[in-house]
Amino acid sequence: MASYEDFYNIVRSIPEGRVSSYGVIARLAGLPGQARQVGYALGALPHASDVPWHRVVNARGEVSARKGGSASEKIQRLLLEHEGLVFDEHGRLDMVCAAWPDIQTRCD
DNA sequence: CTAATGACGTAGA
DNA sequence: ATCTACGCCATTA
Repeated sequence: MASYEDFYNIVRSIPEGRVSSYGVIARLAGLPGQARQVGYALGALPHASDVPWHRVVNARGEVSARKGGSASEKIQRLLLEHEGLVFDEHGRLDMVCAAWPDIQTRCD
């Protein structure tokens, strides 16, 4: 039976400067279609966790909006930009090159 | 026990 | 490309 730890371990394997999506994490954890649980799991992370939760965005390549407009959204974007990622004018990332695992090589 | 909710995704219009 | 509707299911009310 899968647990939050499974999600956390996968997220921990995302390289710096790369991102993945909730749906992908769920699939890698063997629970396709349960993307919401991934977000739920990340939201339950303690503040001092070693899990790079900020490297998980939605399938559109944007930082998902929290319910109460939490400050973690801004934090997430700042952390990602700090890792070299660039958001376009729509607040989205280039998922073809930034997504992990690699979908397509040739982003150079 | 049932109903609503949500860091999501996909299909169809 | 954007928008809506629906499926998903653990957690909460």
